[in-house]
Amino acid sequence: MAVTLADVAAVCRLSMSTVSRALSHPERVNARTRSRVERIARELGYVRHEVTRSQVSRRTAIIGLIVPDIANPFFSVMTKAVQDRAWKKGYSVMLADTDERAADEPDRARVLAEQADGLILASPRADDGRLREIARSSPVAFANREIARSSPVVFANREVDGAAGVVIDEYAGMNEAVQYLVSLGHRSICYLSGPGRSWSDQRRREAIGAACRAHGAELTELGPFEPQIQAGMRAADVIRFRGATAAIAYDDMIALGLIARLAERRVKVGREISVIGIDCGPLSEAAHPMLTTVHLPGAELGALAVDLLLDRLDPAAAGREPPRVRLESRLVIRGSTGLRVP
Amino acid sequence: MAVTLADVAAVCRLSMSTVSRALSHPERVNARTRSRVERIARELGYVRHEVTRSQVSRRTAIIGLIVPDIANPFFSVMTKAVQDRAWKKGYSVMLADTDERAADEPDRARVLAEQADGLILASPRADDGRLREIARSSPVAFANREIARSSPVVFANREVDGAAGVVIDEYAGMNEAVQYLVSLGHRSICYLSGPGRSWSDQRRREAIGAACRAHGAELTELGPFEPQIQAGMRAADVIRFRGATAAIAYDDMIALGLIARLAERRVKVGREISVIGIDCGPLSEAAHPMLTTVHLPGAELGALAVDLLLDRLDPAAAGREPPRVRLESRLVIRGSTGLRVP
DNA sequence: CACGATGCTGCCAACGCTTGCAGCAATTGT
DNA sequence: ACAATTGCTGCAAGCGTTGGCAGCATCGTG
Repeated sequence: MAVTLADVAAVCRLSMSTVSRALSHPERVNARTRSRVERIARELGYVRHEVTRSQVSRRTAIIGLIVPDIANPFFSVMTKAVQDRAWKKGYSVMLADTDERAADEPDRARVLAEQADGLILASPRADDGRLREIARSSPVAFANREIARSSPVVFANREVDGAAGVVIDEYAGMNEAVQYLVSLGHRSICYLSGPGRSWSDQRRREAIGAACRAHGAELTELGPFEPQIQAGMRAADVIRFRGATAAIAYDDMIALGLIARLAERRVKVGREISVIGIDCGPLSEAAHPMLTTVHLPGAELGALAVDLLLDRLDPAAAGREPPRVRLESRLVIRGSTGLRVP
Repeated sequence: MAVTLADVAAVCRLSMSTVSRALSHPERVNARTRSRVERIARELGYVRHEVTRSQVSRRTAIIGLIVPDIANPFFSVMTKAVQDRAWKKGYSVMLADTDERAADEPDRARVLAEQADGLILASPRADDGRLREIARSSPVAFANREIARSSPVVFANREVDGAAGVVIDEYAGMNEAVQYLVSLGHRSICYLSGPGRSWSDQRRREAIGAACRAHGAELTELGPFEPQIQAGMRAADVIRFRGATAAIAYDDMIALGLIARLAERRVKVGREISVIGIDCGPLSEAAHPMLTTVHLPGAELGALAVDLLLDRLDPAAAGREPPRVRLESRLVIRGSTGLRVP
């Protein structure tokens, strides 16, 4: 057995209450008592049993984060930011990776919710109905009492009716990208789409479609592709028969695979064909030529999701409207795009 | 307030013990009772309060994972494996990212240990002394009782005396790499070293040194470099004045930055200079030419660390010697290496 | 028919800490 | 000098589950 509060109290010849207060609300006990308690606690090697504390106080200081694939740089960058912000605010992060299986999300959410004070769902793949269910988890009534044990949920990179969330507005970035391509002379653009279950893919597709119509470019679509380098390579083999002179990929992974394979085929990226990716962290610089990309503020997304969640955790937030925040994206021009050669 | 066991018991007209057993040890109650309890619990929307359960049972079913940088693909791949294995065994993962700050490791370990049943420290940067301290956390004695509240620790990618761990034996892989370069005619090899605090860097350096002596190649060292693409780019500017015809980088990030910058400088990688990386996940294929790399089984490392940890969690493991496991590395030959041109 | 075995269920203490309330002394104001 | 206030500490009731022990039918066996 470990040293408990009772042990410390016994040695101090004080009641447990006082010891507990000395350790948790130092301002509520005499300064001398406090330092004596602190010293003895230290000498005995007392460490508070956090689990018990959580049980009594109804909070674990844990936030749960669910991502589709932590190995995807976009999510690992975001996770890093979540973790960092949470740590600074005194919270720990429990991580769940669904490996892109939408069906697992409710399960994972349920399990995390049992121990976390709140949940962040990043780019969830499940449908709106299921997500809404997760968001207001089991509001059953019983014996005239409201049922509470529901963890607040914040969605990142996904809009769900009536739920709190942070999203990245990709519209502007995509529009910039298309406009830039058109200004370079490209008239036929190919979108390499991401997994159908991705809400972002829908948005990107819409945004590109609208931009192409606005700027008078023709749009073709290829896909869906998994957000992985291998998939991008496969895309390279298909794209050349489409007559497009420029491609926008669902994400940098696909774009990277694409230009690697094109380079292998001796196609000069940035000259014979222009490629634009969509940001997943610092990877866009790994290629040669370096990837022109629509930068997504993944780190800010994560940090903000934490802020929103902690805000909701405050009981004062109970009544308030779930907050929605929108971040901006922007085009970063590098070497993988260039003037259309006739 | 939420529905508690007591509520369910009241509706069932049974004692809490019976309800508890019906839900947790179904075989210990009458089949009819059990299904009645299950039905009513479901109807009332009862969900067991895991925190209380943990408090009583002394286990949280959480394992803590500490990594230096989750945005580094090596760790995100490993984390994914840890998470996956843990989930399959009924555990959740709490993640801490120290952002390469060795000094933070003890703090993070302490906090995680308060809520986790055990800890995995991946490539910790702190020194052996501190790590040993973490591993046997505070064995103070008091009033004739042993102090237990110490979470078992497993180290991944680091050997610590007397502690359990999984490491990757990079010796063979590095030797293969050097041997291969020599067989291609290279006699002067440059090692781009990683951060000095990295234990792996020491091992890799030693391994390469030994291999160079064994195969009669001359070794120069450049560095230290942070494991990031940017750092690799900087390396490119330095390496060309060193007369080496081949380089081995501390990791793929550095290698990727290196060859991207070299390509920019119109140096033909794989012909004028050969580059070998050390695996961080699937990135080695992102470059053109694709990176020859020493493959490190990061996913296996993670899964195995979980297995070891869960093993140690079994009280039967109390006496046993802390297990040590060693995984193999191997060279994967791709396009970034080639015959030396005179 | 009696007796032990067996199968279920209930009682109750325990887990370690927090916190509202009350008690008590010292301090302050009048 | 007395009441009111202030500052500190102790008491005890929880928090929601679990599990050892005991009680009580029911069953099978000699």
